[in-house]
Amino acid sequence: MEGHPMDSVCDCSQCELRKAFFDSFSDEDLGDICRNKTEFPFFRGDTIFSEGDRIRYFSYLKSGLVKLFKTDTAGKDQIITIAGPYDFVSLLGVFSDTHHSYSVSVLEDAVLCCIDIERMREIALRNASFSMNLMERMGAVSNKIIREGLEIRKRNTHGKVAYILLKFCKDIYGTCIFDLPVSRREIAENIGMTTENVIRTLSELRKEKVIRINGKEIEVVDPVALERISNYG
Amino acid sequence: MEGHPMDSVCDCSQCELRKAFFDSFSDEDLGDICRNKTEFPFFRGDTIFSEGDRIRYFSYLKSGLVKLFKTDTAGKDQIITIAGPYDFVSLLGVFSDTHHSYSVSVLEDAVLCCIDIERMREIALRNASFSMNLMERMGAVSNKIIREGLEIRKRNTHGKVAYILLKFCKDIYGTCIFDLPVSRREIAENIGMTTENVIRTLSELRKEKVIRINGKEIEVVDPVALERISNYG
DNA sequence: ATCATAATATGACAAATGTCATATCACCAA
DNA sequence: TTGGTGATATGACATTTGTCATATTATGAT
Repeated sequence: MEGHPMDSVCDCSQCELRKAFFDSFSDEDLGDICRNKTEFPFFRGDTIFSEGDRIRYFSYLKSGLVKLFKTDTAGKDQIITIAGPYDFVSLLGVFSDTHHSYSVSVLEDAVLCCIDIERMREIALRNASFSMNLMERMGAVSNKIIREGLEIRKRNTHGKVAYILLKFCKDIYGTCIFDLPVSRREIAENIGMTTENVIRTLSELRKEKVIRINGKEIEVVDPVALERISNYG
Repeated sequence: MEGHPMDSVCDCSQCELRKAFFDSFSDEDLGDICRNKTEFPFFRGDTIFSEGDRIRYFSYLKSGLVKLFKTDTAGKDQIITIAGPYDFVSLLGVFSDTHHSYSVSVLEDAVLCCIDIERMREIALRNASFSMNLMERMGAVSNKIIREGLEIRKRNTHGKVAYILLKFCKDIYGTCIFDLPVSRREIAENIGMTTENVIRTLSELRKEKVIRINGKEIEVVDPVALERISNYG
């Protein structure tokens, strides 16, 4: 963990994520968490933690965009998923594992809310409804990753690229024009194809006038066609 | 749910799975669960539940082998994972979703231990350590599915087939000779390739004397070579 | 500014994979 | 038994995808 605590941290009672995560908290527990949490700002390119690091915090993303990834013995990265606000950075192993099984680094400047893992465990162990709440929320994140993996697995290269472009449009930015937060190589690492074929497929989509490309800027000109390509290759 | 309750059900205090799942139970809760669980026997080919069915039970596999899968609009199946004893059949959505998002059917005769979902929720809501225990156990199953998906995604066809054969060897049967519980088509549905290429790859592995094939029976003659193919294509 | 490095882009080619056709075999139901 | 259906198997071929080479552009460090 490289960041430094922020000077101004939010009052948890106002936290927009409170309802999502901590609705089942008593005022006592909320105060306890609030006094003992730390908000860390991170910047594009920062590593939040690396595969193999000891797990110290339970953490979730308040803002920004990160990638979760694994690095193989040959040094090649494989991106598990790209996560945004409301997503946990701590996945399900957080209470059972002692060390992280994946790395997280920052794609867009981010603020991470971190709670000491032991304190979190204590609270979860005496507040069953919070524990259930947590299980549901973390389950949703895990299920999203599983579903995404299945969607990617069943598509050919065109479908894969279309699928991830639509994810940026619909899930991440909510608009048809956006700056890609990742390189073509990272897209390749995410969907399991080569960098060259990602570039080639993007070029083809451009030639077919489905998208417009200007460096990192992508505009989805024909979302219907892109959906069709995503669904039928 | 098509099965019929079994005549003889195990006394939960003796359940070999008790330690794994219900270690945090008080005797009271254990008795409660024990009286209210139902064990269902299922047979090869049975459907345990289908995508879209209402979730009625929290359930886990005591014995046997099942496949979890989704069916797309064209009627094509995609296998999420093959699960054995100690695996949950209920994945993480079980407490937050109302309907199943995948189907489960039986590959090898199985016994399912089912607990009414509402009763399970009640107990989890008043027993935080059970709730945590459950989160850890379900998290482990989800993580396994995610990991498996990543391993499959990064391999070419030879690597994929080698990977799944090694899964049968090491994880499922613990022996180098086994009867495949699935068809070539189901392998294809699991690892995202065509049936023909699964058959072809198996034939090639046979010609290279890495495996021996006799119908459904597979013998891994050269596990080291198979590992190499799994890791390096 | 300048250099080095990485990212983007494209072509040519090889290799892998999917599609289609066909054949045999196993198995189940009538 | 017979007939039908699905599973396994293989070849031929087309298409897709990966690999390698090369060029240009962007980016960051000094």
